[in-house]
Amino acid sequence: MRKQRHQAYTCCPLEAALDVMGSKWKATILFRLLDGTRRFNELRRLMPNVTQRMLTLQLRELEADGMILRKVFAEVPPKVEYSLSDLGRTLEPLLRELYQWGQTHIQRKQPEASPEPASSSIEKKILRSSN
Amino acid sequence: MRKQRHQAYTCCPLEAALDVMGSKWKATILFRLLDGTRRFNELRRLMPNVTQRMLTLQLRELEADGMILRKVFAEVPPKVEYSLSDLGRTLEPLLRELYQWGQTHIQRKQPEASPEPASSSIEKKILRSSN
DNA sequence: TCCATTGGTATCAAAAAGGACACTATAGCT
DNA sequence: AGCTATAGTGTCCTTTTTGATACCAATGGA
Repeated sequence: MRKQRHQAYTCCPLEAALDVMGSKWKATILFRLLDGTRRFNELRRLMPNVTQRMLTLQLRELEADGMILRKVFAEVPPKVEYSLSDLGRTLEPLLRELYQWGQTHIQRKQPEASPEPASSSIEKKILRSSN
Repeated sequence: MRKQRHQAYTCCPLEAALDVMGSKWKATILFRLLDGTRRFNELRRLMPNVTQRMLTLQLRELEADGMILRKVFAEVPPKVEYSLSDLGRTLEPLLRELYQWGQTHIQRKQPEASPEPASSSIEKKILRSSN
């Protein structure tokens, strides 16, 4: 997908749309940002399974595609705020429908004694601070 | 995505929905089937860039997820028809919106003398028969 | 002085996805 | 006898994605 896009042209509208928001992380990020501006680590806490690296990468791509805005504050410790761009905002109905569809049509598979994916200690530290 | 699903549970509706239709091939297959039943090689001709193997794999997953129906005719040469299931049909609005969004918001990047991805000779043979 | 915090990078390794290519059976046509 | 068409499968290999882990700077607080 990515590759296609950057390799010069996008043949199909479906592909184009999915390329921009059709992945787990991107859809989730955009969905979270529907509620408003978020800082980097806020997003991280909202998405416990994404690694810092992945989150960064996905945010960069979303920014490059013009879906989100990135505002850096010259402070210490650093502060960076992410928000939807106007273009990103146009995805709102689609994202909500997608969410709705998933909720309606997918029977929640119970974790049935699932062994908890086991995040690293660093991740755990971060997660603690989400109340 | 796939892995997540089959690893037991799906945490998030967005993820669940995307898992089922949020990939290049799956979305395209489903979109094509909106127009009606298609045979295997019809789909292939409609999607010149997918390999036979990929098409098979994606169709199998869609079937396993209950999004499409597969009807085998005991004939020679073989005949297999694919169509949307009732569940798959519920994706229609979503697919059309997705398509619409892509068409509206993504500026078509011109192939600008693109060197034609060069499909194998076998593929070319198949493609010839699409008028 | 040491630790925590923030928003990242860099590097290496593993896993998943995707593509190329060869091969199958059977009937009909030439 | 040889070719075509259909709907695949199997194997191997490459590309892409993802994950784990370590590291960074500067400041404030204990």
